[in-house]
Amino acid sequence: MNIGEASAASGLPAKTIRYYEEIGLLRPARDGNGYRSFAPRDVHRLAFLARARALGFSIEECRTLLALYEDDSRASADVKRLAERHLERIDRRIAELQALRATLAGLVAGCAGDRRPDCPILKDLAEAGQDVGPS
Amino acid sequence: MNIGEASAASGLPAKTIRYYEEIGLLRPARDGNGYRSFAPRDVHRLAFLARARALGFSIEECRTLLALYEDDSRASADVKRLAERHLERIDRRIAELQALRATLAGLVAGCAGDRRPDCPILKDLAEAGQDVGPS
DNA sequence: CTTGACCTTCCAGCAACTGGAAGCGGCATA
DNA sequence: TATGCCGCTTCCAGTTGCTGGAAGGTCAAG
Repeated sequence: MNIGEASAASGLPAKTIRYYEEIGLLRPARDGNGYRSFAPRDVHRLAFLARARALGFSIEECRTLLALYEDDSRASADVKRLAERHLERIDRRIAELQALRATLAGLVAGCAGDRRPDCPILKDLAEAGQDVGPS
Repeated sequence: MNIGEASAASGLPAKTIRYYEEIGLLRPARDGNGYRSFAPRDVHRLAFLARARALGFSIEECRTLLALYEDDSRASADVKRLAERHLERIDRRIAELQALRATLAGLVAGCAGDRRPDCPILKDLAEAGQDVGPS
């Protein structure tokens, strides 16, 4: 199975697959012509990575998850801990974005949006003394 | 006013201020010794930028906002349009994160988190056929 | 005169790819 | 056999918005 097929099967762009190899997330064999040759196991790894990335895990977390996945003597507690920390990050990020959203929505609501120059949005940007919370 | 004072006054790291100058967001004068010399107007610009960045506007959007701010004949509609587009981006991002959060929370809840290897989180990563929505 | 806190420039690196150039491999067609 | 085209290869550069660090100049205090 060459990279094009592996790409179609995993949903990852060929460029991304080459990048993942470069950073050591997988090591596909090579054919005589130098083409990468993906075994089912490699494609499975790629699909695993695609899914973990889609859930927002970082590359390094994906590396750890993959190692845990392939370690039959893993403890599910290790996986859970990783996922919980990620969940907390997501929650913090959502809270930050909701705070931004609230501030911004208030400013937008107050802006006439016409041809005159008066604009509470610019006024706020220019004059606000405090920030909108941790970023 | 040198860069250290401008940094303290605006809340932006000196490194960031130098970077903003490099990409043309401001052009502080120079003293005879080569040190940057920040006029009140420059510090004001920096504070404006800090606030706009904290609200999540991109550097290019900040450049536009700054130009609008300093253009007395601006139309508030232009500012509002920019802010509304940003608001939509934030909303999309929040929705994405909430979808992730829901999926991940479900997986975490199902994981025993003990010393045994069985783990629904890894199982999902390995087997899920569909993704979690647009990213 | 030295110390230490500033300041300067420039180069490298972060995350996680993405785009593009230059050049093979392999198959079909003229 | 020549030609075309697609897919594969590597390598380099760029993205966003900084951040760290090296090497060195400046300035006020002791």
